Amino acid sequence: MKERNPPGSGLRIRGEFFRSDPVTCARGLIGAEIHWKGCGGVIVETEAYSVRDDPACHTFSRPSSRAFVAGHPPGTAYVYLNYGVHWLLNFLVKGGEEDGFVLIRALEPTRGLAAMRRRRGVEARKKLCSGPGKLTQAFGIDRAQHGYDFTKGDSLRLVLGGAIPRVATGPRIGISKAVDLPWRFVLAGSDCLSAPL
DNA sequence: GATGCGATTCAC
DNA sequence: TGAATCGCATCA
Repeated sequence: MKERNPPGSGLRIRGEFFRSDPVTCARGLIGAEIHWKGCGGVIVETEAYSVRDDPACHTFSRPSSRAFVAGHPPGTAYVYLNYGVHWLLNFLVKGGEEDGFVLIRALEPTRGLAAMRRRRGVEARKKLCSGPGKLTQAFGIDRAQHGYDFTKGDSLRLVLGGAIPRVATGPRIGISKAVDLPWRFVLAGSDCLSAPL
C-alpha cells in the first residue's frame, strides 16, 4: 500500500472549525483525518446532532449532556457507551449558529493497521473501522477520551492537495426519532461505510 | 435477517 | 427499581 498523509501533514483543525453548526461540521469533516495512538484514518461517514429541535440528540433528554455542552469548548470529544457495549465518538459543536454534536460513524484506515487488527480481532481492512463502535475499538478510544479537546493536539487534520471529497447525504441510521432529517454524510464510493447510503 | 449481549442515565 | 438506548458478532 502507498504511504500517504503521515501524522502532522495537512492542515490542523482548530477550535474555530467547530464554532458553526453541526450539519456544517459533519459535512466538513468528511475526508479529514484522525490520528490517535499511532493509528490514522480518513473520516468517511458522520452524522449531525443538534441541540435545538432534534429529539435524537442526547441533550434532548439528558441533563448531563446539556451540562457537558455548557462546560466544554468546541471540538471537545463527547464519548459515551452505547447498548452497554460500544464507545461512540462525537465532537462538540458550539458557539456558532447552532450547538450540537458530530458523530464519527466510519473511517478508512490509513495507519497503524496492525494495532487496529490486534484490538479488533479481525483482518479485513474494510471491517476495521466501518461502524461507530468498531472505530473506537480499533483506535483504543473509550471513556478516557471523554472531555478531551482534540483541537489542542495534532489529532484532527484536513488533508491538502487531494481531490475535494464528494459527499453524499442521507437520513441518519440507528435512531428512532427525527428519522427524516438528512443529516448523515458519507464519502461517496467509500467501501468502509457502516451501511450503504 | 434474527437474536443475544449488557453499562449508563434518567424517570418512576 | 425499571425502562430505554445514536451496534456488533454470531448464528441461521
